[in-house]
Amino acid sequence: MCGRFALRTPTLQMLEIFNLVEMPALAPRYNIAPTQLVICIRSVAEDPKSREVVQMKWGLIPFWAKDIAIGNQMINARAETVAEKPAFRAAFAKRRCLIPADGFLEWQKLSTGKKQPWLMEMAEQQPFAMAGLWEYWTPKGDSTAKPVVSCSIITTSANEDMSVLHDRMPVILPIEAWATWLSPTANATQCTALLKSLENGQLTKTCVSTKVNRPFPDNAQCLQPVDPPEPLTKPMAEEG
DNA sequence: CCAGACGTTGTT
DNA sequence: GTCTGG
DNA sequence: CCAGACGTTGTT
DNA sequence: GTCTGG
Repeated sequence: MCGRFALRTPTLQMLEIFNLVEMPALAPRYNIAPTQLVICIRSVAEDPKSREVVQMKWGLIPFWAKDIAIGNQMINARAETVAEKPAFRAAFAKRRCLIPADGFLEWQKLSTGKKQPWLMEMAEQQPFAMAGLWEYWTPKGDSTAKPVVSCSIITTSANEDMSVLHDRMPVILPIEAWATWLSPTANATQCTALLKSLENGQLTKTCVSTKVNRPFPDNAQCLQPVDPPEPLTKPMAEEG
């Protein structure tokens, strides 16, 4: 799954990789947590072939939600059901986005009960694009309020690289898939076909400081490599 | 008809 | 907004 | 995802 | 144990 990630890539490199005209200069992020603002890339409404960067609240608030806090539980959407679930289907049909990252975190449960974070990265810390959805929400009865724009990260079954840590992982879209995913006119079949787990052999795992366990602070020390306190072993299969 | 849910993960 | 359950 | 709170009344 | 907030 994906409940925490990092984006440290400099702005200039982001512009090139994601083919963006402009984006706000952003400080490197080492510890991006749910409910915070995250960077999303979406197609421009008036010109769907071009892309824009928008900051959105992580945790998709369905447009019909009565309470903004519902978004706190919508940080991920399952690829298997995203097209049908009431909370996500409208966004899946029309409001898809890329959520760039250059690392995401998964926690290993130690025999002591403590939680050991591992940082998953691509070769040379290259940034990648997670498949996302976005939505806008306005508190009911308050027409003066600005809509809240929020997003969710789609998950799928874990590949072999990930399976020692979890049975789910974020959908990472290869560059060839970006245009289709962002196209507001792509159909559901095309989009669903893109929601696969990443090919094995691309993700590295680095054991990092437990400083990243707390949603605050957000600094380089959070991702400082450390020696693994216990080896990573595949969890035993459930007994039958 | 109205009321109430609408989600994922992990753990048991 | 839309579906499910009562 | 993890961490931290989890409550009310009355008084300042 | 379970919910809320970041």
